[in-house]
Amino acid sequence: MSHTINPYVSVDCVLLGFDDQQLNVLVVRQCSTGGAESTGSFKLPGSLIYMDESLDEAARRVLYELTGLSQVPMIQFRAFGGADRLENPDDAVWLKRFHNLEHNIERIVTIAYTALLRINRKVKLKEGFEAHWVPVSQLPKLAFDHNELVEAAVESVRDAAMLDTTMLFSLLPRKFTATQLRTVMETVTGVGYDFKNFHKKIAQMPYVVPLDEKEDGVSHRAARYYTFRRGKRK
Amino acid sequence: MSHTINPYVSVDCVLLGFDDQQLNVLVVRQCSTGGAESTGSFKLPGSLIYMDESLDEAARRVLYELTGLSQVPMIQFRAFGGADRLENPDDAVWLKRFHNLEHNIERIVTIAYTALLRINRKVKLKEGFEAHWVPVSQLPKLAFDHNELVEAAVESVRDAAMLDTTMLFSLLPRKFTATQLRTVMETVTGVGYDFKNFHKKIAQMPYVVPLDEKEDGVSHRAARYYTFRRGKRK
DNA sequence: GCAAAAGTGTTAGAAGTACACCCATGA
DNA sequence: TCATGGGTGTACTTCTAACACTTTTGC
Repeated sequence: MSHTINPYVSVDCVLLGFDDQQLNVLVVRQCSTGGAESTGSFKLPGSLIYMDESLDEAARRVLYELTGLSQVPMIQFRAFGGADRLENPDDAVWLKRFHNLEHNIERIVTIAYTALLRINRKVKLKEGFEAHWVPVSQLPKLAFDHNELVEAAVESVRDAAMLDTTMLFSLLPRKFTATQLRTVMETVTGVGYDFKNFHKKIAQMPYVVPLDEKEDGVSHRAARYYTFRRGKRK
Repeated sequence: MSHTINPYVSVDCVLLGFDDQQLNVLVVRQCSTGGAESTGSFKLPGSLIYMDESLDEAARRVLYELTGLSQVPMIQFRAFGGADRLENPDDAVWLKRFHNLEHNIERIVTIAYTALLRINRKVKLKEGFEAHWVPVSQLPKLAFDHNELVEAAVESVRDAAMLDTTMLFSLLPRKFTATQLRTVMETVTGVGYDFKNFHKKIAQMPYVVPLDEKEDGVSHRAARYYTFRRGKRK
């Protein structure tokens, strides 16, 4: 990498997934040089930007380098620029080491992105990194102001989903049941849908198409699978 | 001002107003040193940030220094960080002069804010600046990527207004008629309301209270005035 | 009186809510 | 056959949409 680093601006990614129960965030921790033990606090995946890349490119790079995923739409939702974001000395030290910088960094503005992923997606993690899906309701204290970022990301996704629910399908597997869809919507938007009327709702969504397949191996009536077909008149 | 300037990050403000017909943006142009003639292209009001202020503080500072207004809520809606934002040499030169910098700037990420103002508000403009309200539909080519910022701001306000219309009242005078309110809503959100059903809608908004006052000096039946009372249940 | 915009009431249809019952499956 | 969650139909309520006529005011 011969890119020049911009020591004032970073991007951070709030990667959200859904485990059939609740929203989860992907947090990472750099393994110690030895390789066995991980140290330090968890963080959101992120990076300083290069001088010759756009913010969107930097966000895509972070996602790609960490997970190998490249075609995921990422949404920039807010910039965080408090003058005190590096007040914890550990965080400043980490930044300097991670990017092999010569000078101390006194101030960083970060541009926060979010992306919605299928949690069971096979992701090949960057070497030397420990990554976990953690329920947003049980987040430990993260580095920098990253807890605040997660909170803002969830809120932003919620607002966006109110205007257009179609983005939520990227949280679900390709085949999903009505209940799974309902749970996702309720969890993200916070509004409760009547279980019994939900099928009518689905029937009115041209982009949700019923399959002939059904669940298997459940100890009750098998649920029908649906799938999401984009372009079927939004 | 003994503040140190951060030469990589700026804020820009898309100040929107409504003139009973359409949305307008406040654009500025620095007067030439002589004072009489203005030169160069129009820009959005903005500034590099100081090392010891937050992004929100910088945005408030820009608004205050330009207009003297201080209690206006400003909403950060997007960061713009293309690597080519300074490709026009004039823009780079302007930046350097405006901030009395010694070195050339190669790259700037800007955090864009928007605020909704009453257009007829008395604003005392910063000296040495020429400022105009220009309809968003008739914007000239602005410096940097500022045309893009305006477009994104309008879209962002539109989305926000879909979820919560109360923000739109800051575009209206303290006393307004039903038609004025309807025009604002229709212009910003793009949805058309039936003129005849609109009064029912208003009656259901607890925060819109009818006054006993009416229009004066119009050559048709005088319209009733309403006012906005925040806190009357959302 | 005329033009121009404000204001009001009714009704049909669509969308949303509540609820009671039947169905399929594994244990 | 029982427990568990999936699925459907129907009646009721609430929201939305379409529409025509009367009122006030300046000229």
